[in-house]
Amino acid sequence: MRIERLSAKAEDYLETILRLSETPRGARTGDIAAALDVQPSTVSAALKSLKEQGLAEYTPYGAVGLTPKGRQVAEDIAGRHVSLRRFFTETLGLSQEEAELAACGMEHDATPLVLDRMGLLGDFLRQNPALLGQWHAARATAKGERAPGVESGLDELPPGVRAVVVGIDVDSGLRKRLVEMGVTPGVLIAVERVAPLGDPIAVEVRGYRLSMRKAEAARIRVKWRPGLI
Amino acid sequence: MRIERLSAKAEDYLETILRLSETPRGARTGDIAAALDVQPSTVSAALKSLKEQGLAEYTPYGAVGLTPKGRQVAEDIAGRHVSLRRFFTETLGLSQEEAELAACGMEHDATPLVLDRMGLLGDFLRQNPALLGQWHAARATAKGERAPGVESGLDELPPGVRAVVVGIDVDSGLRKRLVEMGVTPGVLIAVERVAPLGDPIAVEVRGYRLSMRKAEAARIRVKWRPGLI
DNA sequence: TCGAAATGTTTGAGGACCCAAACAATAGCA
DNA sequence: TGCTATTGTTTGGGTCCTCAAACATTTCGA
Repeated sequence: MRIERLSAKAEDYLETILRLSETPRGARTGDIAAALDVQPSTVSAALKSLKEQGLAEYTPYGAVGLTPKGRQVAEDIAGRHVSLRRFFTETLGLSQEEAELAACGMEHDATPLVLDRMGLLGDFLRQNPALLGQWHAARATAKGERAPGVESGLDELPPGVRAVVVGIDVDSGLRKRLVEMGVTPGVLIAVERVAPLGDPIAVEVRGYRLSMRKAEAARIRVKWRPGLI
Repeated sequence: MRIERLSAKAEDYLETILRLSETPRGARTGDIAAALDVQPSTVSAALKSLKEQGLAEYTPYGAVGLTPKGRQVAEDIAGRHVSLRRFFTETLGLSQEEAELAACGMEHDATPLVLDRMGLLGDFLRQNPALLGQWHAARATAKGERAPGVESGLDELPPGVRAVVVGIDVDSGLRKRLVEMGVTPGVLIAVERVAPLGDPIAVEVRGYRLSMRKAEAARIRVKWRPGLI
């Protein structure tokens, strides 16, 4: 529907405004500037321009918001962003930071068809846990970074891959809770989902679903190899 | 090694110069302009700037070339471009046009790690033909575009996927050659590789490897379903 | 309530692109 | 060897994005 494509910068502003306007603080000039790593004066100019294009609502010194049209564009971009990041982390097994970095730039040019197929490929792999494990094992061994069979923290485990708990380095509190949930050496555990910012992490163990911080997950030592189901 | 990242535009100019300088005509201002869809005057300015940055060799009205530094950048970008396009066509099963469109924009922001993992994932799938067939079947049925079991031209078959020849609509010439090669209804056939521009297509049948034009491949009607090995 | 302090805007200026039109050089033909 | 057609460059102007510095407003503590 959008005849004239917006510039990547304009898309960045809209996406940032959308994200910030969901916080209690709202979208403020200074926060937008900090998020995009530009000066506040640049944001003022950008807001004026977005307003003229009918994309943002804005009164000087006042609140910044999006028009329905602006919100539509912003949600589209934000959607591409999460699709890419999800593919990079969950399917390609990259770190949150690396995924964020690449997604940030590629979101402006990824076509709907590309995003769609990436999603389908991820679903295809996840739908078969043994296959997913094989793939992650293959890519991990390819670069010799963290070969399967080697111990790591639960936080480093790709989502959907099952691993065996080998130990827990937690002093107290969490340890007790985990033991009550049945997280003891020998049981199978999997990361279900990692929040967009890498924290918290949704974990599945013995049919329980629990949520924990990344730092806590790092204390749970696991070992995995392909074919673990 | 490159401290200051070049702009996407500068990268586009370098990539185009590299590509054109491999043709007998060489890289000429007008051709660069046509390739990038800008006016020749814009190219003149760009060349002057690239020269100042030590990336291009250029004398007014003379030949355009790349310095070692410029060539290095251009080859890097060209490499990202083909990596992405290959992933989009061979792994995601997109058309050459769609892949080209997306690769063109995304090449500037795809990180080495992302490209590397995409390549590994493609290799992982291709290494098991049955798995590759399952994936392509899954994605084709997901959108109901070309469900497995349905007849199509050999040109539409994703590389690596085996299919059964059901017929050949060729008048003469090629038909005879194909029959001699053993391409008759009932035999298994696969596309091995598609050239970057979609033509020609390398085909594998009964251990033979043959090359044909896309238009010719379209005349070979095939039917495929997951699990065909 | 009445100033700082924090925050936001304007202004002026520059870089990176782009174009159209005027101008210059080259190539190829007579 | 000229002369024209093609090709390439310069010039002048515009947009978008950016900044620093000067200015305005709002917020908040005393």
